[in-house]
Amino acid sequence: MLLRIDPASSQPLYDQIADDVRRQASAGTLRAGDRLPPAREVAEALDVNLHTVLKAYQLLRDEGLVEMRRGRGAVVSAHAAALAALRDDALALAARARELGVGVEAVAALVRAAAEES
Amino acid sequence: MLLRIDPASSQPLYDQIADDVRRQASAGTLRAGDRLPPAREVAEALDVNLHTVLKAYQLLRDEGLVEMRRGRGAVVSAHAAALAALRDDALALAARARELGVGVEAVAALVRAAAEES
DNA sequence: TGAAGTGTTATAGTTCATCTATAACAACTG
DNA sequence: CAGTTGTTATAGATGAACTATAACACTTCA
Repeated sequence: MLLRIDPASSQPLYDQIADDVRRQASAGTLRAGDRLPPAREVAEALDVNLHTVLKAYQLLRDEGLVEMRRGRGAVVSAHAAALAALRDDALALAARARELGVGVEAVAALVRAAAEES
Repeated sequence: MLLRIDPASSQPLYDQIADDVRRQASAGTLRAGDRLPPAREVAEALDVNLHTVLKAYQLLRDEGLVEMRRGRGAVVSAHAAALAALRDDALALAARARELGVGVEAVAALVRAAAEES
């Protein structure tokens, strides 16, 4: 499993890692039952601290995307299917936003606002 | 014009202010030609520093939603219509996410990822 | 023309999230 | 039992966010 981060980004590293996992879950690259690589392994591969990776994993656990246990690791839950179900709509919205010249930040903010509104 | 922020939120204050303006533009409450309240006024109303408000305004300027000039203030640009055009799609996506039990953070991240993918 | 209102820039300091480093601990696997 | 993994604890460094104050430049309007 390949994870990428951009150390120069203003987005926190743990958010970038969590985003990457969400992305792969929505794309179907990661499915229920799949195991995330051990945090220590990811930390070394990305040249990042263990805690940074664990914080990302814990975010994903808090939102139900993965289940974690000592000794066993982090396993993708059935919740991944829900993300996959949203993929097409998210892509459509993003494409429409691009046509209209609306930037990433703005459209993400729009969805955040819509989520709180509904 | 009413702006709201949550000082306890982990989201930066300037992001909250910018989000609020984007929200009102997408809802049609703010339209092209409308003027944002003076930054000093907003700062006092929200009990926040002038610079914090200006940073929000400058974010909005960078994405083309408002135009700013000394002495004149910040005026909403024609770009507001683009946000309004996305509103229904954003609401639909948010509603669908809610049905599926997908949290705000996750769906926003999904859209971010989709925007970079397309 | 001058006064008031506005964004812009500059400087400096405080606070807190982020990230790192190290270590020990607890649960699971084989 | 030994190895793997997440969990917890402690401590420190760095930088973004926020504040405070002040001066500056452009616009508007009386």
